[in-house]
Amino acid sequence: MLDATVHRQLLREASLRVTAPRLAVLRAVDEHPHADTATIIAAVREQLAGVSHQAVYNVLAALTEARLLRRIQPPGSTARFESRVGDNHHHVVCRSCGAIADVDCAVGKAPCLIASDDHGFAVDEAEVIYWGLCPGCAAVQRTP
Amino acid sequence: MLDATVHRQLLREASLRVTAPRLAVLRAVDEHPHADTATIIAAVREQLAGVSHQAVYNVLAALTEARLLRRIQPPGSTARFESRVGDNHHHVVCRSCGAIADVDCAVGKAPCLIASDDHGFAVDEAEVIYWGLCPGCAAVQRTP
DNA sequence: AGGACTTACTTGATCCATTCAAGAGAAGTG
DNA sequence: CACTTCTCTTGAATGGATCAAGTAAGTCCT
Repeated sequence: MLDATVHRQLLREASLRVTAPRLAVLRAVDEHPHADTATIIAAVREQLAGVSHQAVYNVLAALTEARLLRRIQPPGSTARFESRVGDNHHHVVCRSCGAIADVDCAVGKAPCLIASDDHGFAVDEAEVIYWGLCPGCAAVQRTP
Repeated sequence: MLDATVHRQLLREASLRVTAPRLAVLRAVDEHPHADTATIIAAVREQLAGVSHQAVYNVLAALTEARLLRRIQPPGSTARFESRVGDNHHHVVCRSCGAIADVDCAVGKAPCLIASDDHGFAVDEAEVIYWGLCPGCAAVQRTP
């Protein structure tokens, strides 16, 4: 609610029409960082019943294209989205339950790492995924 | 062919039965680094016609579990596999055509990076994906 | 405000990588 | 060589994501 005007402004600045589904998606992703598509659809429908899943997919694609959202997809998981963009931060992912947390990038702007040999590729970003166990899953493994 | 005895030995050491489909998959992945599942299935069938796709999926899962193969899955792509394991190297991926190349890790053993704040996660690996354009796609973009 | 134009959403079907399930077949063991 | 267990084949099902066509809504301009 508080951010609705901010969200409108973000959409305008990206030359995107302001629609109820888009505002609902922006709010849902704000409130559920790193959520998968199914979770986002459910959260959107709590605000706005009857939104089609196709609309949510369209909106997520459009907002990702416009760099208002960032799409992350750890191997073995479905697509997830976050609204924190522009600071080139990274993620730590739990191998057991799939939980995701943000990790600040020490450099802050991409690419934060330089490849030892880039094979002639024009590299513009270095994405880092830290793999491990979240505190909860680590505790379960120690005392099974 | 040359490596068949090596492959047999690798399977034995992993307590896996030596079967024709498994040898064919190991060879196919050796010869097609970073190939997706469809490519691997085709390559396997060139050596051994009539292998079911299910068998290839089973073998890939078993060999990945046994750490004889490594599964990589850049967002937006289907699963890919490589036989280079154990040296914690990274990858550079072309945003345009999906081409993948290896990038040696300066450290060599995981985790090669330390998170600024790991949120209590027990991190055992830092996976790095360098994003950019391969030489071919970069050339096309400059002269469209 | 109202109309025209453009973009977005709904509905319903479809795709395709991957997985599930059950029975036939082959690898390893003594 | 026969037994046990794991692996492969066959065929179907799952589910995230996408495609297509028609309707609805946002934006611009007068």
